[in-house]
Amino acid sequence: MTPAEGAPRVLATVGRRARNKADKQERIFEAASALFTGQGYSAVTTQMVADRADVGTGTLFRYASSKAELLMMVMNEQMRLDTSEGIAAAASGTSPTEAIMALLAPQIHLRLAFPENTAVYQREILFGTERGPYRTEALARITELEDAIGEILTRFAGTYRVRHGVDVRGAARTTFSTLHMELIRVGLGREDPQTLPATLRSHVDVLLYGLLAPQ
Amino acid sequence: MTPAEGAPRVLATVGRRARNKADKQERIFEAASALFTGQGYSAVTTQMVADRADVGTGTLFRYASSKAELLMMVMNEQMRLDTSEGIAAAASGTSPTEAIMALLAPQIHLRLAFPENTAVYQREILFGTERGPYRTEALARITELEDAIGEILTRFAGTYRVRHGVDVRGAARTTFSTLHMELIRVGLGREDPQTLPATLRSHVDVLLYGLLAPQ
DNA sequence: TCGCCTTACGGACTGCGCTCCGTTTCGAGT
DNA sequence: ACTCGAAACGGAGCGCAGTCCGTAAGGCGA
Repeated sequence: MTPAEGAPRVLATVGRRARNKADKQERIFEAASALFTGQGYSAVTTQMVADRADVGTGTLFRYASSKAELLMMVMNEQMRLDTSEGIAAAASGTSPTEAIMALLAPQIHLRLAFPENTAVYQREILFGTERGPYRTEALARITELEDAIGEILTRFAGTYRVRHGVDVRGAARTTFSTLHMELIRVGLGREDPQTLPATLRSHVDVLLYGLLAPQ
Repeated sequence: MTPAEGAPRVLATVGRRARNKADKQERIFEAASALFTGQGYSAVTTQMVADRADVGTGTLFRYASSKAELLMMVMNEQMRLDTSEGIAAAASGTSPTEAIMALLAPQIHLRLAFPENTAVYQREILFGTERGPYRTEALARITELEDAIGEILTRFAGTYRVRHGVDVRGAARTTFSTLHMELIRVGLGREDPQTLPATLRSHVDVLLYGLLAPQ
């Protein structure tokens, strides 16, 4: 086939191979997304994903190195949205507690809709050992959130004066750990989702009081 | 065999069946303990445990409903010791921070010796779904520790006055969540074990300051 | 246009946790 | 001592995640 026959040059420069890969990547994402959200992580087998994406199992594991990575691929998409939304909302918070709650609120909402998948997501973030790209991205998102908490604390440091000898970065981690643990508790039915925002707020409140002595 | 032949009556009243069960139980415990501590959770297969305990795999799963339960069976033993040791030590703490550190210190030491097993233990405590007896016991130990933290806080409430509107039970949970997360970080090599006690102490310090305003 | 080399593919296969069910062992009642 | 029902046993077998390797397809130089 020559260029004169009207093949779009833009696509042609990419090459058939790359397009095939992108196609498969997209099919796999769609399949994993639909199945996980429709039936939940444990009810989905990698075979089902491969079949729906119309690829072999060998191929599937070339695009995601494990079933957990497959889930992360899907969840990261939402996490990305939630994170940027939260960071934007936090900018207009008028107190440290409000700002941090605004930051974390988006993380809560949609997570409660898919408790099982969220639990697995958290579990893999905490305990996963593989170095796949999707887990790496998830960890990056979390660091991003911790940094955002750190910035909020710094922003209010003038008004509230950070206590002497307190490590801001460590405090940010503690704050986030608390969200983690609370989400886990909810995800496993050990706590009522209704009370989660209030609980979290009170935890954040205590933490911040210990960190930023009000003038 | 008649009683006149000298069969110990005490054992005889138990019955062969019960004795066989107790024997197997002990063999399985020994096998699991030796293999897990010797090679680490992931390198051990249930088949290996069954072989070493000289029972069939079917039998093995009648004594522990999953591989994870098998690990918990072993780890609970140590957890039991650590917990009671910590509670005893906490009684003589002279400040809330000291008392809580004394309470949690035993949890740290031996855990660091077996990072992989500890990580799995924590993972199962947080995310396990089964209702087996060993997981139940692990959860009970944790509740025990949280309660102990709550008691420490209450004990010092007179000296330090608990801030108005603060939930002591919730604060105890936050404290413990922090230990959890720090142990996880260490277990996965994300934090230097050397710094763990100091890090934990500073976290506890911030938390307590937010909770107990000094007079 | 042809041939070669690299990269991608996919399904048979493996290893593992766990279950199912036919067999064995125990003990109570006679 | 014998019988019969119940409880414990154990290994063949299953489902699933993940791998291996022979096959197919795409790019590229001539």
